Amino acid sequence: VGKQSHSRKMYGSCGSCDSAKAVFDGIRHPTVYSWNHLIKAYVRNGGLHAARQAFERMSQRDTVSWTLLLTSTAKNGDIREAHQLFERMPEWDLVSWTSMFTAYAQNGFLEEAKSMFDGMSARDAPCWNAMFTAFAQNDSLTSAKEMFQRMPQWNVQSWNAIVTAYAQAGDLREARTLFERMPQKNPLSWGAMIQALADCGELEEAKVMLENVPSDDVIPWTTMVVAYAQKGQVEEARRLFKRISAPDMVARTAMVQAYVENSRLEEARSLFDGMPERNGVSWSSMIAAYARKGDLMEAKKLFDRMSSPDLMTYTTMIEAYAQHGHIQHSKVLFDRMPEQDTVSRTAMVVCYAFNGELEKARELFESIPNKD
RNA sequence: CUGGCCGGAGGG
Repeated sequence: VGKQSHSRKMYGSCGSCDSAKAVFDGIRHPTVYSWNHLIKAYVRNGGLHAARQAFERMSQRDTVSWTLLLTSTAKNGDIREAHQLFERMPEWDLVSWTSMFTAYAQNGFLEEAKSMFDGMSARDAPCWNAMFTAFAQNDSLTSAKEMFQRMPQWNVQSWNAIVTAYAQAGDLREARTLFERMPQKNPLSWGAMIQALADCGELEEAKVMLENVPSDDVIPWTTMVVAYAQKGQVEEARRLFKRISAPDMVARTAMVQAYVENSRLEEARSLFDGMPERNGVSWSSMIAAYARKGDLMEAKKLFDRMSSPDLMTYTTMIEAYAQHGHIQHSKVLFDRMPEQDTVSRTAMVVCYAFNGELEKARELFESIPNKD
């Protein structure tokens, strides 16, 4: 058992499910605690399915196990399954309630979220934060502000969240004021403020702050790379990117995008090729880049190299064919998709319509379950 | 730092 505590860090933090599992298998008497670590390792590496299997194999589960699975299921968009997990769990606590109503809010069910929140007998700062952030993200800055003022105690996250809420509503002045008045700051506070400035077009001020932040967090750097790229200032984006000591997948993908948006395909591609890890976002950015240029061959070559393209990458490729009049190819891919969503179906409807196949377009349209 | 709240990249 002493082995466990030595190995504990290994489970999730070294980025590999397999090694986490290897360590795990070496434990003679896994505890709930170590099982939860394993589940978390799977979740972190996108293996929700594996996480679910591990969950089912556990001899006993605690509230943490249930909540962990609930949250990751919800983040994967499966709110029904998340709700079932919530119903099935034997014990509820403040965290599991907060997780559940947050899941509702993030999946567009603000009413349900609010009614759960209202029904709670005890609430802590994260709970209040989750609720007012949900309002802010649904364009109800007023409600968010009221809740922020009403909540009995704040943590750093509360302040970060309210700063972001004001900035997203376009009130940079108030965001700045709140930022200055924050009782404490953490690296995310700076990140949030830099993002706020960038969103409101204050790139120079954002950059000054970036240069003076007491942390070398990659996220604000990525924010600025994106911001400059969007203004067409690729060179500045590239300079900032080069200064990131340990660019992660998101930062690299953002830089690939930056090159793409500014018609520098070769550089995008060579950065892409050198990436140690890629995800659907990286691939689809690169694929879309070739598609836009009209190089469907290269786009498809990349697409075929993916082990299991996600929804969005499929849709990107379908769109690519459609825009060049190859509806048949679009259709083949569409039918081959493991699952379709409203966006992909709508894209296909548009394909048919543009191709003059109005009956097919209509038929598909009628079959879409949730038209938004 | 075993689970919930805050800042960064892709599709109609």
